[in-house]
Amino acid sequence: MTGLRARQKADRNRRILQAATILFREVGYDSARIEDIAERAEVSVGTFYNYYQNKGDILVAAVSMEVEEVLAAGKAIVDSPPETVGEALKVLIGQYYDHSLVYLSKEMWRTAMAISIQQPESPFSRRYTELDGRLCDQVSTLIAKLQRRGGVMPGIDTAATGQMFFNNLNMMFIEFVKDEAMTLDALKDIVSRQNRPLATLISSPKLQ
Amino acid sequence: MTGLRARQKADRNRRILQAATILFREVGYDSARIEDIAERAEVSVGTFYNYYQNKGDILVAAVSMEVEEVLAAGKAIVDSPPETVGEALKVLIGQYYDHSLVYLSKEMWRTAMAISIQQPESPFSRRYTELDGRLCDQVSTLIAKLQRRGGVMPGIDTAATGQMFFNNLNMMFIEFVKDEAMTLDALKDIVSRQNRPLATLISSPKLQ
DNA sequence: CAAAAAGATTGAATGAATTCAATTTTTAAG
DNA sequence: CTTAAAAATTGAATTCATTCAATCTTTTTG
Repeated sequence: MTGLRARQKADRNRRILQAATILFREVGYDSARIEDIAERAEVSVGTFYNYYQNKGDILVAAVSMEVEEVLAAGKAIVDSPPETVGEALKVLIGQYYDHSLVYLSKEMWRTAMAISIQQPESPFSRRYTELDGRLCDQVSTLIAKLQRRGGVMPGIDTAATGQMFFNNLNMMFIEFVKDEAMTLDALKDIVSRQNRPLATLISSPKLQ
Repeated sequence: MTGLRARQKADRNRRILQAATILFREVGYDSARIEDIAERAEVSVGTFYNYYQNKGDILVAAVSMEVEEVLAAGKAIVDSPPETVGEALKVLIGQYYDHSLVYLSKEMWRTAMAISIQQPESPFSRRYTELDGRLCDQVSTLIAKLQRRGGVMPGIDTAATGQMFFNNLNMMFIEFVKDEAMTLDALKDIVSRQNRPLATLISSPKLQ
């Protein structure tokens, strides 16, 4: 049975993370103050820094939790993918994109992505980068699985093509969150078109 | 002949931008203070804000100048590209990457890229994003030119494939500047491998 | 040429992230 | 059960980006 201190620590962490996530969503990252987060979590400002390296770190922590959910949802698709490369990518990427704005705003995404680039060594930036890598692996795994099923030509470097698909969808997601006016449907259309040449060319002829 | 005020304005701008660029390179973005930049440029702190929206804006301005040079260098390659897709991409992308660290550190790059994502509406973030678009166009133009010369199969969507190549090289550049240990050669090797499937598949058979 | 208008400069004040020394609380040891 | 050690909390102080009202300089107008 864990001690009192460990239970209190876990509870404070949960309260701080939840208070921050709610406040970031309500008023935006820039307007949310550490003092406000601390007050809502019923801790002192100094305590906040005992749990998170800085303000950006906690945003990236919140976003990382979201990415874990995206990964879980993606795994179900990779386990039972549609037959064709184009359709499989469309479903997986659609799932990634649909899930992204359920709990987080565009502003939260772009700030978290910016912080993970600017402060790559902070604790949750490392976590976020690791999750990004796992998302990338998931796309490569999808292509590899389709290749084993005969949907992708033998000899195709599935890691390389998976990385191409993933880097493109990630780059386009960055463009999406930078542009408040861009819709999810517009994003999906653009990415669908971008993916088509490679998706078509790596597909086995018999399945086209 | 421009007035005294216009000449003074241009001169101050140049001094401020140069002071900032030198200081960012010498001590790093975080350690460089607005007060220090202003002092070196022989202006007041308030004057700094008359020229740049904020601290991040001037870093992105400095980096944008660098991207303009990268574009100019790339144009020469697009005007007279190597014959094969793989070789042409290798030369163009190599030029982009080689040029990037001549005047700017990895820290400057990742901070500028982060700021352009986090504050997409600030003046020089808009400029930077526009230049990014032109770099992307340059890669698509290269593929289109090779297609006209018979090096790329007809019917291939050169805009889509150009965007795929560009988004991948950009995403991998972000990974590169996030990792202080990664070398330029390692980066080029990774990107070369990632590009190979698509580069090979879009190539006309006669030129392989 | 003088006065008014426009543009720009200035640097102290403001605000908020972050730090840190003092204090409190919990856990471990005797 | 008491004391020492370890861990954590606290909130005022510090730091620096940014703002803004006062002032200065240049340009325009009469």
